[in-house]
Amino acid sequence: MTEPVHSTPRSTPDSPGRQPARTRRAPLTRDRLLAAAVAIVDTRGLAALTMRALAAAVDVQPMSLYHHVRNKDEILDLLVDAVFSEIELPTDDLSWRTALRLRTSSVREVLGRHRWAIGLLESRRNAGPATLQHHDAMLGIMRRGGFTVAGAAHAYSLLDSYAYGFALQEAMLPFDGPDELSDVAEGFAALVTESYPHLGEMLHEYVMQPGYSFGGEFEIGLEAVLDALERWRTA
Amino acid sequence: MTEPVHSTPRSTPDSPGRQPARTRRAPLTRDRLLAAAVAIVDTRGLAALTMRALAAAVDVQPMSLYHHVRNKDEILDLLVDAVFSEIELPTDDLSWRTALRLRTSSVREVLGRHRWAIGLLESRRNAGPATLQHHDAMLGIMRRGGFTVAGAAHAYSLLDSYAYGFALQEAMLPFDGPDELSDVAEGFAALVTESYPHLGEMLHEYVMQPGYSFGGEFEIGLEAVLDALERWRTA
DNA sequence: ACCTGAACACCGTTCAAGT
DNA sequence: ACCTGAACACCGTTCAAGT
Repeated sequence: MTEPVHSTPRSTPDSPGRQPARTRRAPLTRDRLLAAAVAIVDTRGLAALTMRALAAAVDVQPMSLYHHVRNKDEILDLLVDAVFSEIELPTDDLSWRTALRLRTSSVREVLGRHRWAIGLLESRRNAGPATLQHHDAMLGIMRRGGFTVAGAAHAYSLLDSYAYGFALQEAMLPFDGPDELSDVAEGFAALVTESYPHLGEMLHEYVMQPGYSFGGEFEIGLEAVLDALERWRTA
Repeated sequence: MTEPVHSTPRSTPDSPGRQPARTRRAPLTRDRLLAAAVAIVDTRGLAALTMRALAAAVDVQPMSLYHHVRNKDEILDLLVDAVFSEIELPTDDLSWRTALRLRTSSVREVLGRHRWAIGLLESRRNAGPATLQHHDAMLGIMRRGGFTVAGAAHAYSLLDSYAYGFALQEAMLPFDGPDELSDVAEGFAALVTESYPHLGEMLHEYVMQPGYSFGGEFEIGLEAVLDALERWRTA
């Protein structure tokens, strides 16, 4: 189909000055779509991200979205890539250990900021450019830090297993923050100590002690993992 | 297409007064519901688990399900608890290291057998009895193995982060098994080596070598993690 | 006690059409 | 080139009713 050549003048599509009150919408772009999707999902959760809700957020009819995106799955791919683009990549002047510590903490922080992200990872198989760029930079840090190729593979697998798994465990916690912890724990404690003695011990002697938060475990485990990586370096 | 009006003497179709040929259904139970749900999700994926599909699988109308289960969310909780019940818990006579190695391998194996499970964990906050029992037994193994209470907390957090994170990474792989790997990698290789040199190196010098499989990384990382746990034991 | 039909307020997506 | 309305084939769940 070719564009019909009709005689209406290109200028003044709607007579200027007599525009309707509604300001002319900025044309929809993938970036604006992605930003709106992130906003929805950060504030209202992954379940709230429907094509209809997203369309409303960018002030358009649902079907218009399909002009910028193949389908909903592609939006989810874009979301995951956006998350990877937020992870901070350390500068080259740092030691491998400092660099890996910084970026792994950044992974956890970003996954904490976008709590929907960890649940999305499992179903994504199309790595975006930010994701590939991220992995490449990480491998560079390791290779320069003296890891062999195979060693870097082992190290990266272990380090990311730790980062993702920790984020998953944080998402699984039956409370949202340290403040709610005691409520849950106390309602739990009686039942637990009876049927599950070791869980009860952990609860009373550790978890319910003042100052505890599961988040504190992250750095402890991370240092242990970083120690373990040493074995895969040659230099 | 209409019902065939059969005159076969096989059975009196629906003649009143006589019992219909259809054998009387076993009454629906939670266990039968759960088994049917696992079957659906194992064979057709999490998205195929709808209340309507589940109802059809147990030969009942959708609304009947709500007599045995509060809502779909409760079914998902049951699924996760069923997964935990499949994880093998080692006997008491083993060393802590052997015991933790066995059960962590079992976690990975079970999560591999039910590939939908890792994606479900993130959204579950109601631990079931099998889950609590599992955690209690694990803490018991550690305490008997000489871990302090705080040490057991550190160790369990690290060990499960590793197990879950590894399963998540396996689920994220852009191919389903080692056989498909080369197809993906080859289509990928040209693009990758150009824009992502370290990724390219990893691909050519390690991943695409004969005999590679990502799954092989599991044991390597697991031994490194088990080594790291030593620091939290007193005895 | 257990099961059901009809209905409600949603989904993602196709298709054909409008400018 | 970009947007739209109507429609289709689905969802989970409520309600009132059947045995």
